[in-house]
Amino acid sequence: MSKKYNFEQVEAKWQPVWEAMDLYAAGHDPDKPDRYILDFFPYPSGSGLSVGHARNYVPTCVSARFMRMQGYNVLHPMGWDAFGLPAENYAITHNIHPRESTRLFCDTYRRQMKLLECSYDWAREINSTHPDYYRWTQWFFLLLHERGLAYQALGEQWWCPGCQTILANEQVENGRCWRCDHEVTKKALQQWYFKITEYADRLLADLDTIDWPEPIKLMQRNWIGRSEGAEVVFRAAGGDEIAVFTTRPDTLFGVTFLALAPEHPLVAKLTTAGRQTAVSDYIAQSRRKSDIDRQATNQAKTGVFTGSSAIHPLTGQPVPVWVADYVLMGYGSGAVMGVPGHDERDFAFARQHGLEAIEVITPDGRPQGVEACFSDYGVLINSGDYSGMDSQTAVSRITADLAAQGKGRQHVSYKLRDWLISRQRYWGAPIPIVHCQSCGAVPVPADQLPVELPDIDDFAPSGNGRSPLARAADWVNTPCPRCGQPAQRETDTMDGFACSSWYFLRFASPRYEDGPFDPAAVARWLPVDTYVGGAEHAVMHLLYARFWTKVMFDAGLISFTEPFTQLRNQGMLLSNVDGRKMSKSRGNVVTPDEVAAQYGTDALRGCVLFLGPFDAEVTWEETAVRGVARFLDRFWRLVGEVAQEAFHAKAQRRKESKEFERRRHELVQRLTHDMAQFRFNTAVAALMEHLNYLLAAWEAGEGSAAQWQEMLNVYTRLLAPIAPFISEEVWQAVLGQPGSVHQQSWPSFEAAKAAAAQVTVVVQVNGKVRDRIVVDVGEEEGRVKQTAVSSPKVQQAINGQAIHNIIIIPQKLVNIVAG
RNA sequence: GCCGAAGUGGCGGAACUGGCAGACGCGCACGACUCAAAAUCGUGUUCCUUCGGGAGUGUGGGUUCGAUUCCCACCUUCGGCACCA
Repeated sequence: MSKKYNFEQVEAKWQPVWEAMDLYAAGHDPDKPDRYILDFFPYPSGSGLSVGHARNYVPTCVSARFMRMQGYNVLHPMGWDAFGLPAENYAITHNIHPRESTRLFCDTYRRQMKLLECSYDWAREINSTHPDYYRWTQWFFLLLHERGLAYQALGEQWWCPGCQTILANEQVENGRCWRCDHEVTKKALQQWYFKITEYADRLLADLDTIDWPEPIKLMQRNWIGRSEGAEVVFRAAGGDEIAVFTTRPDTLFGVTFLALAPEHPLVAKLTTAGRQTAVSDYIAQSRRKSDIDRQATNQAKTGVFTGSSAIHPLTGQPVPVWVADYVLMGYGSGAVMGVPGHDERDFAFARQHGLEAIEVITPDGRPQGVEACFSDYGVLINSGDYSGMDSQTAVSRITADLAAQGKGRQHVSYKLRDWLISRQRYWGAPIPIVHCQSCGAVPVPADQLPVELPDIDDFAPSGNGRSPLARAADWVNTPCPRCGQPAQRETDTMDGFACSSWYFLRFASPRYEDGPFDPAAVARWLPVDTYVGGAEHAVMHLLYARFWTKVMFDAGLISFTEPFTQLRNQGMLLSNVDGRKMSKSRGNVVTPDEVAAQYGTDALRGCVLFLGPFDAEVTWEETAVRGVARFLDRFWRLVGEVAQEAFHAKAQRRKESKEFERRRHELVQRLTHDMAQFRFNTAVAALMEHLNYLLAAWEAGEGSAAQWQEMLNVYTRLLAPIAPFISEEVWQAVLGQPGSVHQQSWPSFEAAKAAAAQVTVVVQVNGKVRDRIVVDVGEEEGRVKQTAVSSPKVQQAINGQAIHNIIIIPQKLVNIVAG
């Protein structure tokens, strides 16, 4: 056996052996519990994987290996979320079909993941762009449609008359097209939506049932944005009812104006003849603002008076009705009651336009004046019969009284909007709908799925706001599935997030043909036990997947309501060059290929684990790989020496050691704990620390031959999930053990045997460490105190002062309070 | 602006429920091996010090026998949301 660890040789030796054994195939032993550990499936880009990706995939691989050794059947699959705009843009600029570029990118990703020896069950690989897959994405569209959860509505999008195309929000600068500087307009398009808002309350409530990082749950809660309040009705002169939503009905007597969103349907009706020009000018002006401008919170609060007023439901006084674009049409009812005294925005608006403010809430019921806005709860004044009430009481009283008079009701509003899924793009799953003159939007029957993407040559935008698919006339024109008359296919494709809203189910039975999944396989593996990915999907993928899961549950397809029982976010890996995320365009990418070529796969794996805590953002450091590589070399050398000596039977002279045994139990205990907790950095540190101990113990002649044999056997198994190659080589070639180390059981420990018989106890005087004493674990407290007090160093520190108290923490510390 | 996370040696980071701050690794210094270098091995490495000690986990307070850990205020960095009535 060679002195130096030769990773190239060892990797080349075991890789094909494992592949031939199908080592990572999901287990099917009926006597073992099942475990599903899943990575967010990636969008394969042309850049390939960086070491940053390794930080995502190596920890889950280690965890999967750990679970296998702990006696679980483990499902750990991988696939590709490959529909999307980048592939389409790449196709346009490189003149290559996205199907082809996607294939190439996936090949690269797969090769690199194999290089990292990620223990995926490759037989279950899926690809969201294959008709076999998106057939079922379309099937789910039909399911949602059938259940009234998919609907069409007119939506507004930015439109550049110069370029004849739809623009993304980010492509509109100061109301002009970023390319041709043409003034943009808005174009109303018929778009498909999924009714996620219908699930808002369940999406909110069920967060309490899942083991996810709190920050992610909080982001979802904020995104859903549930607010309890009241709808209050103001009656306009012509009889029209203006409903406003407020969370503060207690401030109702402070209303001095109403404000409608520019898009509010009543604006035109309420605008008087004399105000016509001013109002339409204002609406045109605010339509031109980009969402970004319109949402800037520090800008002036603009608006115009409609000329109309409405009657206050409680005071009967007229209140002027304004149009203001700080009011959003998409939230509440698109109209607000203006309470300048108690709402910051209304305060700013009133000040700008010379509107009055009435003080109706003060901290203690004594008037303070309305020079500033007071938006906290308090005590009501100037509020008729409600004066003197505290805010909380007034909120429910006023709401109830309004309801009794038919002028309002309790109401809950959400920030969450329905999910717009139409994309005017080629590279996506076609929406399975046929538009028929007489039958309307007709779903394609399930047995006619998939609606396959037609082959076209030109993926560039059409210029008429329609998908490039619209140009594939042969494909577009099709008989109506209902009446057989000539009809046209829907030409929009689905948002890529539709594909990722159910893929975790597909892995349970990836080749199943009679449905999106085999119910038995899903019942066995799902929900996902551990789901791992970046925090950037907190309110997109993770919300959509939860939504679809609940829909499937309601449809009786599955028996669980949450798809991911446990979620963990891995931290980002930043470049050491510029401290930013690695990306090809910044030229700061370090590839796993180059690192593995220089230091080996095991060292690379160990390094990304050791660099920092699993969930913390860390900076790449090549020196860290060297540290891990050295550790592996030292392990190799020690094992070599021990094996050689055993061969020469010299080991018989070594002496048995209790401490040696104890530390073995302690190590197994630490590793077991760290692995289960995703604390891989300290797991690696514990192995390093223990190796340092072993090297010293070997030199000192500590540990009998049998103890060393057992120690190396255990240590190699503990190392196996982290460094699969070196541990396999040691296990089989050096230790001569039968079978793969990766099919062995995880070592066990006894907590009692991991505990030391004697411990060092710190002796403090007034909280400062003055001495350390060694005592037996079971030592009686009085004697420990006595030993502590009698220490010369302690006596010196006490310096003759009276002892007031002695605090003793068993096996840890004695603190003598003197003075 | 609002919400959230985090601030520990020269660096990345340890410290389970309040109990030895700095594990482990990097880097650096010195030594061994070598003609020499690399690699490897060994020793040391928070700062200050009059060598007795003293200070120290972003800053300032507080609770406690005892605080990196708990509480209050503030500063900095990062992430999310951004007129949500």
